[in-house]
Amino acid sequence: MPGRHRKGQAWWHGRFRGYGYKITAGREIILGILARSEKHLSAEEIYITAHTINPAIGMTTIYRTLDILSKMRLVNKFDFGDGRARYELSEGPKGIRHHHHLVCTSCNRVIDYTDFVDEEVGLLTRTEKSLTGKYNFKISHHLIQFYGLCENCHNEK
Amino acid sequence: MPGRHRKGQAWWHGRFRGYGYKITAGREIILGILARSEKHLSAEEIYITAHTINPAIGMTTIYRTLDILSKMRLVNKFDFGDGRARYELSEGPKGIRHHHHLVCTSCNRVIDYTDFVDEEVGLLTRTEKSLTGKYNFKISHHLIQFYGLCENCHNEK
DNA sequence: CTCCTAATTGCAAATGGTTTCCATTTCCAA
DNA sequence: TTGGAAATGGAAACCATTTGCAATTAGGAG
Repeated sequence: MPGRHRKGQAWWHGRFRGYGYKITAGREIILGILARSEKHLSAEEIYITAHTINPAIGMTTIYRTLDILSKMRLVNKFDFGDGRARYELSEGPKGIRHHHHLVCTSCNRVIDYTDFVDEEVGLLTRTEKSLTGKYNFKISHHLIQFYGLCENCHNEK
Repeated sequence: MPGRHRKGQAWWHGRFRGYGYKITAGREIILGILARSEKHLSAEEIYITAHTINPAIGMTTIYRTLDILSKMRLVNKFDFGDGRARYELSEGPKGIRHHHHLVCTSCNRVIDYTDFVDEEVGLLTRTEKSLTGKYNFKISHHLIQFYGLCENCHNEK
């Protein structure tokens, strides 16, 4: 039964308690949506889906929940340049495949890629270690993104 | 005379003409501000400085100019998470040192670093080549950023 | 199981960075 | 020098996100 631990407890309940956050219906729904979808949802998209599940959920809750999820590093927040933030589960019970993004600067399409990610992460880990010592900076995560024109946008001009 | 070519032509004039953009007083001033400053200016900061040089310049021009500069890849636009975009010259006549950023998720302070950048760029170049072929994506630039807590923020809790 | 209280929530209003409208001014090729 | 496209400024519009506040709820204490 992927996504759950024994006793029907969602895998993230413990983490919530650790942070002192309460487990509410709204938060369950939002996490569920993020877990089910595989990519890059905007707050509004999450709101729309959540709303069909439970019309009582307001936009404010979406934003506030996404905020604490980011703080907990359960969710990654991205800026792909289209004026709205995008959210993606950063991990899960069975482990989400670590990936990076290719962002089209013309149509804002985003492609996930995993090629070379291991190499990239290896190098970043070494860099991290070095920077942590040098700047006394406690690094929690990183971001790698490539920008350019996707096939469509490149052709149509 | 760094920053200029013969005849007093700023180094970026040719590039402007290539794109069909006109060279105006406002644009000269904005480029000048970016070239003089070494880091991460917001549109408002640029506006304030530009305004002291020539009070006729409006905010709109700042945004529009930064936009075409980004399109020309003369300027890099960053999101450090404080709700406003930051701009930085991406290159110059004498070559700006390529660097990446360490972003404090608590106070939004940004530290430039150049450690390992050569290695990073080497790997990224290989990755780029591979991704370009695989996804038919014409890559123009990349972004690497580390997030975490800076010395101050880490200590004060 | 019931209570109590701090945490959470929804709604509406406020925010604030960025974009758009449009009439006027400016650049620059011919 | 001149015509017309490009650029500009000020004000209004946009719109994703945040905030104020009163009502609701989760969940530990008893």
